[in-house]
Amino acid sequence: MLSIGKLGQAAGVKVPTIRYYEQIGLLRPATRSEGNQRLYAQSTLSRLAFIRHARDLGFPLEAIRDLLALQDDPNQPCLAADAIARAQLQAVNRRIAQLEALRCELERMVQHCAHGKVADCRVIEVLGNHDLCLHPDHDNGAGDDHHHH
Amino acid sequence: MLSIGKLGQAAGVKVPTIRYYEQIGLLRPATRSEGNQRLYAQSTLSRLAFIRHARDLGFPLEAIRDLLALQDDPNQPCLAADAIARAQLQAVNRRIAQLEALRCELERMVQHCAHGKVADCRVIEVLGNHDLCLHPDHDNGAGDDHHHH
DNA sequence: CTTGAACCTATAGCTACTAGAGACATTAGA
DNA sequence: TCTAATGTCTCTAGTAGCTATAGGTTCAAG
Repeated sequence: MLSIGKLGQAAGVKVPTIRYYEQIGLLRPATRSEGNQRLYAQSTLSRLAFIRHARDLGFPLEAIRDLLALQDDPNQPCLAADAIARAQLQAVNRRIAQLEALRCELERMVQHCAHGKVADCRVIEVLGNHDLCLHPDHDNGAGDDHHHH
Repeated sequence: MLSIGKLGQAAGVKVPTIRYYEQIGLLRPATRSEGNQRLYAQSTLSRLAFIRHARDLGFPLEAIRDLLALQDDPNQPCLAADAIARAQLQAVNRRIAQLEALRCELERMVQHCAHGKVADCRVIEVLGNHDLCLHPDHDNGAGDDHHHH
């Protein structure tokens, strides 16, 4: 049996994050010691590593919830897992395309900056006048990313 | 003088977002009509369009706050604006690199899926066993992106 | 047995908005 | 001019995925 701290260390997940996962039902409530502290079996470690890995790959928690349910039911066909992974791949591809457009615009901006006064600054100018953009319909897109660390 | 709705339409920003920007001090409090409704001058439209454009390019609001301050003081040297834009460019580049590693891993995952049972699913397997990854140190990285839309 | 680290709960904060409730203002049409 | 529809007002709470803090308890080493 592992304490929450050992579990977190082994899985590369912070302690409050583990408690958070329990709170939102991604991990089942842990058994407790006599003194009310959480105790985990090895099986929880693999489950948590699974979550951690999926998070690293950018899967949202709701998708992970579905993947875990599939994992718990190994006789199901794996179409659903496949679909979730494909959706994530598409989201990543979309995000990359958007960011590449942004990179292009930002590069133009900083390359043309003459390092003079703000009044003549290309950065400020471009931000103020969208028409100066190469692709006037660029857009940072739907925020399908997550935050961590 | 523009109502908040017209202003939002003209700048491509939703009405509650404009009120939010006022609340956090990114826009100065608007003058009010007799009936307490916000009224905006044309100058606010360009300011809001500036914010919108910078947001589309992924600048965080705090960076935009600094850029606006620079814009209001056109005799300053533009080093600071340049630095903000370069930082944003670097953040975008970092993010692209991370996402490309993710894309690679996700593609491998879905390509090797045999579409059988979950028990044999490559997607589930890879998520559960990090060692199957091409670059075992891949990571979705610091969440420096924002959400909108 | 004591000390310090790790643990507990509960709450608030982070980014950048978005959604909703319930009340007031404005405006276009009859 | 009246009315109905739309727009606006404030305030609060919710979104994702944690992170941080406060104030208290338990555990393990010495």
